[in-house]
Amino acid sequence: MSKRDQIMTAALGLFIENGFDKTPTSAISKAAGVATGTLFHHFKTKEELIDTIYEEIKFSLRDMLAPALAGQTELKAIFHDVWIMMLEWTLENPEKYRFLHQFGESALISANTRERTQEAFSDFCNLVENAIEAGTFRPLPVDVCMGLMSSHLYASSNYLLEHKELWQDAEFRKQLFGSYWHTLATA
Amino acid sequence: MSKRDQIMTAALGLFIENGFDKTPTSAISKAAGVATGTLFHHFKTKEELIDTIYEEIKFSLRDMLAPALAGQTELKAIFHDVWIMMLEWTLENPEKYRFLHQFGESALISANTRERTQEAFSDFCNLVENAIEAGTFRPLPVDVCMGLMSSHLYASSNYLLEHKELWQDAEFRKQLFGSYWHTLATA
Amino acid sequence: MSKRDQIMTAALGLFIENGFDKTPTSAISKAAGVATGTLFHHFKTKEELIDTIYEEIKFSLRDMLAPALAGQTELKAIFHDVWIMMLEWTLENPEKYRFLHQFGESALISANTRERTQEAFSDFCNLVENAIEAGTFRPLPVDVCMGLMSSHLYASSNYLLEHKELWQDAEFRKQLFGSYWHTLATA
Amino acid sequence: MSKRDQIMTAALGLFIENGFDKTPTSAISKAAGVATGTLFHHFKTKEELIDTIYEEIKFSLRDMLAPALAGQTELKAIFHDVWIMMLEWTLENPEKYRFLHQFGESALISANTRERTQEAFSDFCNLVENAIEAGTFRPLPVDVCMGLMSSHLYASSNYLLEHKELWQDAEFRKQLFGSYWHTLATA
DNA sequence: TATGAATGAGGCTTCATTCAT
DNA sequence: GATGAATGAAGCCTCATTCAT
Repeated sequence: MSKRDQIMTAALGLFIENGFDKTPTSAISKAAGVATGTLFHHFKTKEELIDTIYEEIKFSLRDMLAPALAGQTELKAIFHDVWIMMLEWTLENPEKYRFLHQFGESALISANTRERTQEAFSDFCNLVENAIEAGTFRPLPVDVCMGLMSSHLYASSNYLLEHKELWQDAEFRKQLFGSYWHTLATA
Repeated sequence: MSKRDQIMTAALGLFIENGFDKTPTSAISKAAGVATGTLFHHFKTKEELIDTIYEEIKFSLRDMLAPALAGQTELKAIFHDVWIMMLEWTLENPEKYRFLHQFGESALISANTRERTQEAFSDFCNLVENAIEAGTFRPLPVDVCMGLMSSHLYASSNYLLEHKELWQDAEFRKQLFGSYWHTLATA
Repeated sequence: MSKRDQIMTAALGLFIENGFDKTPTSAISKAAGVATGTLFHHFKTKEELIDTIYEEIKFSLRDMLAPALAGQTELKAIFHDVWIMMLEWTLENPEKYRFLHQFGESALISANTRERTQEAFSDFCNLVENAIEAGTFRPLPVDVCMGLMSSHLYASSNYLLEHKELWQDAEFRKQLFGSYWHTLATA
Repeated sequence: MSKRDQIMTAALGLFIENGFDKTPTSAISKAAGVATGTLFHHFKTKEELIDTIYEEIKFSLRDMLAPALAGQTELKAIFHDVWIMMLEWTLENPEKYRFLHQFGESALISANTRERTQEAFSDFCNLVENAIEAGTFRPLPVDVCMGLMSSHLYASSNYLLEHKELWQDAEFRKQLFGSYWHTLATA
């Protein structure tokens, strides 16, 4: 792993554990096993560091979901697949998930970066738009739907991370997806 | 308004705008129109200040909801009332809402305070528990249900704060409550 | 002496001895016998500190010269008086003199401050202007004359500070003033 | 131009614009179009770099003046020639001139280098010494005379660099040299 | 000779908190 | 209770310099 990656990994862990402002850059370099200056050789500022972490996670998420969005035709099947992938990704990358949860809406991520990464999810957004027009989803603004879906995922993820065994429980999964789907679906 | 209240009001505004760590106590005193030392007469530390603000907001929320929880008998009616009250409170107290949203889950609120304020919502929690047992709500753990409800409210609030006029739209409200209700309801 | 003055005095000494950039603020506070923070309580930045020192010296110089400029009528007498006062001030305030010499033209003094202090010497500038128009001084631009006079004073001061005893030598003083005067005078 | 020369040229420009301490070696390498390490192949330290620049300028000045000092016999003619050469050199090499002005007396130039370059002007110094003994110049210490002459040149140069067109004005030149000459001459 | 990633000491400044008035 | 000057620990970042390639 390159020193740059060591820094990003260490920072990710410390940020979610202590928060951005409570994590000195000195602690990051130390945890990464590099010198103070090295951090600033790779990232101009502490803000650029967190921005870069955010960007990388968002893009890796997008890349993971891409096949599911492209492959299927039946709407509910797509949503089910995406839903599964998201929650499994959370269970496998709890730190990255927590990072998005904690910093995704904070002012620490620059507007610029946020915009650039938002585009990455336009495919999914279009899907929702179509579902609304087709009458499959409730007649609500797309933004509301997107918000409701992601907040549902957040709540589910939070719970699952503390009860990982439940993910093996087929009935639990069925009920949880049912809740997810009926939050928006008309039938 | 007492100096103590001036400080709390100023702090609330600055905290949600800049974040806790990016808000110097000096800025709070200045915005409140008091001297640096005065803040520390009323609150031993900066943490005690944010804790106190949190507590006050939480309790005011509880007091507001109490009559609705006590009065009615029909479940869906209670949930509708509570849902309405919560969103109207958000629209009338956007700063307080944002404060809860930003700091409610952060490590800045002491475990102690969080516990004490949690109890305040045990009535509502019991209601949900009964709904599950009665089969009105999906057979999911109570904690999951509570999480899904509050995250639904968060998403709705966020959207409404940027589109206040929609609250007057009866159809929108109906659809949004429908979404809220069917997130958990079995029918 | 107030802590503020202690800081200014200590800074003056260190700045001329080591230069601005080679003088850590920590060294200033230490020499002044105050805490690090105290320096920044009185001066927002290190630059504001040097600016303030510059301003104070310039204004004290102006105040010292004011009577000489106001009192006399005969031109050469005024110039002689001012010349004497300047050199005696230098001998009595060698640190302040060196400060002006070293930082007067440096980029460390803000344009703003430089302007504000320049006005302080407009009286003397007018005197020179009149002398040129009257034919007492060579027909050169005022700015050139001012520059030549002050550079003459600088050279003289530098030498005198290393040979203080010569100031008591009447013949030396006569010759040096002669040089000063004939740099600009036509006769 | 060799990389070594590129570095020296870039450094000269940046030093006079921003000052020595405000010019990172990284900025120099960048402006010179070379890598960080390259600078330190040619100059052991940043100080050695500025020292070398100083030395080169001083020696080029000496070489330029040498013929004028050697050729003539009449004193005033020599001084006039030297005076002309100095100011024309300034007009043609404003950056080098500013460099000498800014760093010539600063502590950045090592005592060693300063001594070595001083010797270069001993010829001129002797000339002044003779003029004093001959009664052509005022009976002042040689050092004072040297100081007055060079400060006169500084003041003149500073002005000329901002009013280059005046150098074509014969009357202006006559008056300015008159001032220069009568600063020291007895008649 | 040339490169540029890596180093780590050190500088400026911020800020929660104290305390004498 | 109220004030605000004073404190000093700690944070972010800069930068001259080294060294493996």
